[in-house]
Amino acid sequence: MARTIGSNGEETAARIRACALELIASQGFEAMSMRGLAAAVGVQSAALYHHFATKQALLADLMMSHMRDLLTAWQTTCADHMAGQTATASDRLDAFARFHIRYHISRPQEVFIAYMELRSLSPVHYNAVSELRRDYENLLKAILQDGVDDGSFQIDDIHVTAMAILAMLTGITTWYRPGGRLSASAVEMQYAAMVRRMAVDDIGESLPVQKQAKQ
Amino acid sequence: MARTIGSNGEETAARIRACALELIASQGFEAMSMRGLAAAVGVQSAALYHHFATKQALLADLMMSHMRDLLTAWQTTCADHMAGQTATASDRLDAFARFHIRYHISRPQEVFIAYMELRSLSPVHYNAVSELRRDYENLLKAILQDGVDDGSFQIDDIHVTAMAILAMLTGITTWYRPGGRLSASAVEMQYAAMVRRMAVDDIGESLPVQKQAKQ
DNA sequence: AATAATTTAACGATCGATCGATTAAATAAA
DNA sequence: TTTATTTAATCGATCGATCGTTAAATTATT
Repeated sequence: MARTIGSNGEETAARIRACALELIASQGFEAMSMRGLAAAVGVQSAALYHHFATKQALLADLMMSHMRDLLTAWQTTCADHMAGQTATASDRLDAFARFHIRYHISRPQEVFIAYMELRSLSPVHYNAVSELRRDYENLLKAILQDGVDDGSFQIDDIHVTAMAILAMLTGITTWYRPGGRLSASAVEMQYAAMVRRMAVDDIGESLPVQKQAKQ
Repeated sequence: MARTIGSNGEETAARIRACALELIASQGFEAMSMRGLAAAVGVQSAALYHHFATKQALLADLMMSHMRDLLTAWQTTCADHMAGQTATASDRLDAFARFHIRYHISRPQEVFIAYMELRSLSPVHYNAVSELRRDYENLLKAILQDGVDDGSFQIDDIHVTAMAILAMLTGITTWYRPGGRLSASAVEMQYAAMVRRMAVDDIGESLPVQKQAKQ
């Protein structure tokens, strides 16, 4: 047998990607063998090389796709939520946090791999992925900077705060499981509130009168 | 040659641990070969098996040691800082955050491995490490709970907040490098401040007079 | 007939682990 | 003080298994 009825190249490639996501997320990239992947897909290991040149190319494809999808999804969210109007820094931070949480919760495997398997990438692929990652981090930093500039955020260091927020939010994937004690929307709400607390000092924000009266 | 002059078993085992930490942290456990480790140590690969039964046992040893050291270090810090006296929840949270940051910054490799290679552990070792990790998490949860009970903390969910704090703090190791733009103490200060913000709502804490006057 | 997709079979390399031999140091016996 | 014995540690060599990858043959689709 060579070509199974009702299957084509794109479909097989998609199945390879899906199975690779599952295996890499659970075992790690190095621990996943091409034979094991082929078995999960339901083909011989040699067939994998018709769709991906090397194991490394497969990982790079998965990670680059994820980063591009992430950036595209944020652009789409931006276009949808605040078409035309210019939102406040606080609203944009809230939107970013909620987007990040939702995206991470809905695609735990891709996210997990993107953060765990950076070291398994060759230098060339590592740089390519890092660039997209930096683009994403800069989206958050720009929001934080705007909030600092207009006085709505009280932040010591933009970079530190951005790293802290991203680590906090991305860490959700290490414990959150669908069907658990907390719903996804409940998690989203709580984390979004914590992110807001990290950027906004409520003294100057919600009690401006009392603060002025104090002086 | 059998036993090199001036060396003994414990010293070699310590060198194996040190080199393994370095290699696993940079390449990952699966990517590290026993031959590569032996070459780094300066012995033959067979010699490794005199000190550690299997590659898996070596990883388990490193991770269990790290978790035990972490718990011991916190106990020591507690005993030193607040001997006899009962500190407030806010002070204890601050102490915990600063301790966690300092410990993570000073031992980046151990920490990185402890959080990244959990999936490389066999079920038995995984459960053992997870238990110690849960003990550590519970230390933070107890502090948060105390703060909630006495009204000094405004927290929605203890578990969520604890996970968020730990992910945020542990994430420091992904970007902090000694000799960089920020000193370790500067990082410690900023993160400690963010942790405080996550637990304490400054409205009710620092402006009690104004709050009462408002009603 | 041409092309795309997959198979079978196998390559060289490397993996974790083990074997028996060898040697240094510690201990006991003479 | 010398000799014999034991224990700990390391070595060189190698085991069978598995790794990523490839070549050539085969089958299905267009």
